[in-house]
Amino acid sequence: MSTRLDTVAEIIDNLRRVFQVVNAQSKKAEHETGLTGPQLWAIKTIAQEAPIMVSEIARRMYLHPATVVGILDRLEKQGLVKRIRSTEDRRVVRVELSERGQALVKKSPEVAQGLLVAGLERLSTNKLNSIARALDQMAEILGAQNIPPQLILSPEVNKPYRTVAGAVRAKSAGRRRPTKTKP
Amino acid sequence: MSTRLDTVAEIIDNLRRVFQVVNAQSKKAEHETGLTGPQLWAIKTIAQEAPIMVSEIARRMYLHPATVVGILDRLEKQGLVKRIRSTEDRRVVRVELSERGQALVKKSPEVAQGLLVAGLERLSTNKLNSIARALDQMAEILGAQNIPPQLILSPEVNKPYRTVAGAVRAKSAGRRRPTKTKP
DNA sequence: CTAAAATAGTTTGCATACAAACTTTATTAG
DNA sequence: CTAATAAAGTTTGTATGCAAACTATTTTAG
Repeated sequence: MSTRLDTVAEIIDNLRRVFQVVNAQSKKAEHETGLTGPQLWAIKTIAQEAPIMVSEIARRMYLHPATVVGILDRLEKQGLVKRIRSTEDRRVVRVELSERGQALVKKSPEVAQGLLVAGLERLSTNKLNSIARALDQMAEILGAQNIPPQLILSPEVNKPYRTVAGAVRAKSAGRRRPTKTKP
Repeated sequence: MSTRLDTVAEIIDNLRRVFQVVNAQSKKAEHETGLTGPQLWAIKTIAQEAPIMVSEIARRMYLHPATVVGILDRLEKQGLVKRIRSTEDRRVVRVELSERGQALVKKSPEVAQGLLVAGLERLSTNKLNSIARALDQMAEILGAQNIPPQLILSPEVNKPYRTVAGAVRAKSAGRRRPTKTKP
């Protein structure tokens, strides 16, 4: 029948492979710096925008705030970041790097994408562009279909703790995780 | 400097977005069937090849055996799969679906990729092909550089518990996880 | 044939990741 | 101004995911 379907399957397959490898590579490579991929990514995000709100970190990393809290806990325990409760709006917590954190961010390699980045940089401009266009398109597909584009790209997100996926939900309206123990 | 670097950054960025969305979508969509993405994927893998060894499931899902054990534990607790210790080679465990599992697999939707697949199928053949080529290339970059291609594509994998990432290691030779606190 | 090595699966410990519920603080409605 | 909402962050519970260590079984080497 349709080679088109096969092509789609191939794309999904390769996407999975890329997922796996980047993931594993990230896990490994960053472990060598003493930090995990997400931790390093968080550190870099903070370095760029400090002092930065927790929710802003979550937004920039496309993560749930609860996840960011965990990552910050561990970074703080290692003395790499500081949390500062805002006096203006006491709900807000501003995060910044400690000196150790700053030092670390300076000497931390480009990690995470390492392999892929290096490989991509080796390609011809033409191939590079076509890959960029392809991924653009995939992002667009995922963003334009069921998901409000802002959910991924723009600042006014993360309001109801619904995450990117929350939007996809909509049609399901099913109760999730009915609470194990106590009220 | 080079717009090339920007292009690479854009690719990485979009890749992350795709990761996130597919991940989230998978998490949600499959939750609607009562099972998580990995669980559903495992069930389908088992359905295709039952009775199947645990290590074979791991290989097909590109996961670590330990991860598969966890998934199987939960599926078994729900009465969807059965584990049968082989009498020939008593190290081996063969996994198959229970009747409930088989029933479930029949009515479970094509899940997991849903959104992306649907979006891709809507594209012109040309665009589809160029996306396929792009991902091919990325997979190749990741596979051809530091990783033996078989590690991802061929059957004779997963022998030493090295996983996809293990191969990347090789050149690093560093101790991993030296038990918590370190210099 | 027995000691050593290899395999299959599991267990343990930790780091993500998210949803739901909760706390504290600010905003808004009436 | 007070009651109701909303917002920011956190806590709790569960599910992935991996590495290292471990158990039980084969295989292999000497």
